Amino acid sequence: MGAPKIARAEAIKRIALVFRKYGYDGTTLSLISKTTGLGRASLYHHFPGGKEEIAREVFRVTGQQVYELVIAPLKREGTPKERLGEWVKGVDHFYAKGRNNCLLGTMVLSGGLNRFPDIIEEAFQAWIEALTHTLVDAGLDEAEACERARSAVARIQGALIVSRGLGNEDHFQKTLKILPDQLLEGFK
Amino acid sequence: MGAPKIARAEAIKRIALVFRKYGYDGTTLSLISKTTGLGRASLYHHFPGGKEEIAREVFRVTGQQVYELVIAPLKREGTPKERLGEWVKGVDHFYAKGRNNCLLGTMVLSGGLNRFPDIIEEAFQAWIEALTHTLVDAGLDEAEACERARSAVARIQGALIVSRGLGNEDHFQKTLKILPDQLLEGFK
DNA sequence: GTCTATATAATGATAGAC
DNA sequence: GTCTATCATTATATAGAC
Repeated sequence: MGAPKIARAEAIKRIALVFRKYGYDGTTLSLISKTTGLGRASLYHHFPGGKEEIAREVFRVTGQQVYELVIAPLKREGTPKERLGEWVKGVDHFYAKGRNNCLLGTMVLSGGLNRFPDIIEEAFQAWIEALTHTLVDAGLDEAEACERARSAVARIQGALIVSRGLGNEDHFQKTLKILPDQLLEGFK
Repeated sequence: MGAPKIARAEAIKRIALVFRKYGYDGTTLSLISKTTGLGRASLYHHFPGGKEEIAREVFRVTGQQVYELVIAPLKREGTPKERLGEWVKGVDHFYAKGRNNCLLGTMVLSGGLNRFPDIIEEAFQAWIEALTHTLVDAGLDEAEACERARSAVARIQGALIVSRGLGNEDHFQKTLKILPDQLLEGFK
């Protein structure tokens, strides 16, 4: 009795999508149970810390996904322009062409910021710093690169919200398309 | 027995700040009760429709505030540059220099989008259209004006999220400062 | 128009059988 | 490792006294 119903990694990936769609407060253990196929009680076997521990695991696994799709392309070989091109592809894929929310943005506005402020701040910083480094390689000075990097991250967050509010992802797509050129403007 | 404890308009304004801080799912009737000083039961006297009716009133009153502070300045007399200057002041005031969240953005990511999709979409559209009109007056063609307007609204949404995630409002302030020139770039 | 008291459902969480 | 059963708490909402 009691064969594993789902691999832990697969469970966390599914749960992550629930958090991104419904926010921290909106993600109930019942929803998590439904998504994973595990009974509410079984969830406490895998995650004794309950909802908070589940959320921390979601941050961890999502952070890995983001690293592979969004951070790593910025640190690979190639010109800054080439690296930003791969970065855009990773961003587009991670957000499913604008249909999926950002875990960070959603957490910020749905009850997660109070509980995980350090995790959220560090995740934003990691993304901004990787972008900044690429822009410095392109010839921008540190301050200007950092400012443009923050702006790019913010524009993606905002584009996701506006696209969601307007009911279509066109604005997200347009924003993503022009971002590399705008980031490198004057330094191409 | 039963003298009014708080004016309806004042109550709704306070409740609006609760929704903007805690999101739709995070705003409980207990929180609303605490903010207004009204018992939970009394809230159903003023708002028989419960939490959903309260949220609709919050949308309505906040929409009025936004109209006065953010939309109206775009429709007043003056050059486009002057109007955008007043617009920035209104935006800065409405978001309390970046310390207060946007009701729309927060609702989108905290459970409100499913319940009030039309209200949210129309509110975004109203803001975008007013900005678009000002940019058309500055000489931009309709399509480019609309695109820049959407981008400006998205950048404000994103700047609020990133500022909140990083724990300070500097990015919001910088974003707001450069927005008018960027909106009019090439048409000053 | 306020309040106390209550109804009902859902929440996060635990105990213990298998 | 899963499940059923249950717990205490909180949620939205209602009834009726004053």
